[in-house]
Amino acid sequence: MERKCSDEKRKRKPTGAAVPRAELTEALYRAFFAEWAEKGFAAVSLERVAARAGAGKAAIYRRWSSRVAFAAEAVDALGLRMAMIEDRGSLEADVTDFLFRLRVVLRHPLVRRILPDLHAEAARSPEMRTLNTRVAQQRRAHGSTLLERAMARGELPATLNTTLALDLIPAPLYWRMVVVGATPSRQEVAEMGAAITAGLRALA
Amino acid sequence: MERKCSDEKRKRKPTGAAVPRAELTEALYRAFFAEWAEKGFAAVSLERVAARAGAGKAAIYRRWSSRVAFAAEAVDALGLRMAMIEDRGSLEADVTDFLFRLRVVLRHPLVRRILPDLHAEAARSPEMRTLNTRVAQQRRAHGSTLLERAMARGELPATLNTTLALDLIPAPLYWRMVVVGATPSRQEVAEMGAAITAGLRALA
DNA sequence: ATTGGATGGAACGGTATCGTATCGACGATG
DNA sequence: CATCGTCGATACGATACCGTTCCATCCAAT
Repeated sequence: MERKCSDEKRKRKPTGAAVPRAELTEALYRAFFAEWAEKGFAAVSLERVAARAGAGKAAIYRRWSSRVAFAAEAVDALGLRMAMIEDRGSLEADVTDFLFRLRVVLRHPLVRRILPDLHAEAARSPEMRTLNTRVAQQRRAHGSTLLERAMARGELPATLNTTLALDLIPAPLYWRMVVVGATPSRQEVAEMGAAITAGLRALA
Repeated sequence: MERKCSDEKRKRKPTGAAVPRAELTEALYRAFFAEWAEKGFAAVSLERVAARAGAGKAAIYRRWSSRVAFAAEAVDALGLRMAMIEDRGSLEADVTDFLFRLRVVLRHPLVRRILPDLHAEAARSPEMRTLNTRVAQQRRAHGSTLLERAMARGELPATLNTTLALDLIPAPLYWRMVVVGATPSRQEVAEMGAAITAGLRALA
């Protein structure tokens, strides 16, 4: 969300001014995601993105140096910020609550198309790889607090393999929704939460 | 693996003959996967595929009508046939064995890049969607026999929610390897198998 | 009021891929 | 041995993007 070259220029020449319109930057982000979801990352045309945002191609090249730079800023501008989870009192309740929130995110058609594309692209280019790990770290944070609370409660031992535990929590729902392509009922999500909780306890 | 138009033509004119070379078809499949993994599905150029296979573009257009048709036949020619799993005597042993086999498949760099791309593309076009579900069904078969054996042993109740169970088994390893992008040690896979087994038992 | 910088829009030459058509060569069938 | 379809190769016109450049315009800070 920070502009690039323009800031430096303004520091050097604080006289006359004209700042990149933030709303346009935002519109470009949205158009980029829409194109990404529609055609796939590799097939995103910056010309179409600009047209979709009602802008000229120049507006893009003025802000970012490459497609990857564009994608990077777009992704962490979106942030994917799920609200932090409140304490539900028990590990199973916390896990189930987390799954419900993840279900909301994965129901979004843009997310369902962009996330797997991001993973595939992460295996191709190093830049997308770092971008993917940044998104992953944001995710891990939520799971971590969840586990720490359980350990504080004594529901899980402090010797827990947290890496493995963090895989266990979101994976089944992601598999169901992204890989299989189906949205489970709320009842099924609850059952899933119970099973995952049992798996976590067995990890000790 | 069956040719398309040529068969019909041969039925009409059974005189002189010349059959599409099967080895070339195979080479085209391989080249297609290589390009797919390298550039992403949307960016696959049939020209490069042909060149990579040491063939002319005509050889492709002679066999398939569209890129999707090509992809479809390529995928189920590959088959992704993991050998069926032998009975290891217990549910946990069976699950762990399954995970080890899945780990072998997911270690393959081509698979790691193509699978998520396939899922993303499945959310975009109906043709790729049916292709994805076909691959999924092949997968489900293995998991199903695994569960049935456990139910026969009495380790799992017959009332088990198999759909949920089939999500639970491969998901954590897939998440770790494809989404996170890391390969777990054999020790970790074993722990994962134990946790999943506990989760399955809790699904009753 | 002037000035500087960003804006939308349009054009540029260059490259890549598309899908089709055509060629001579090869080889298996009959 | 004659035939006929596939083979690799090449050329074709048509699109689509690329990344850059120039323009007239508009806005905000001097």
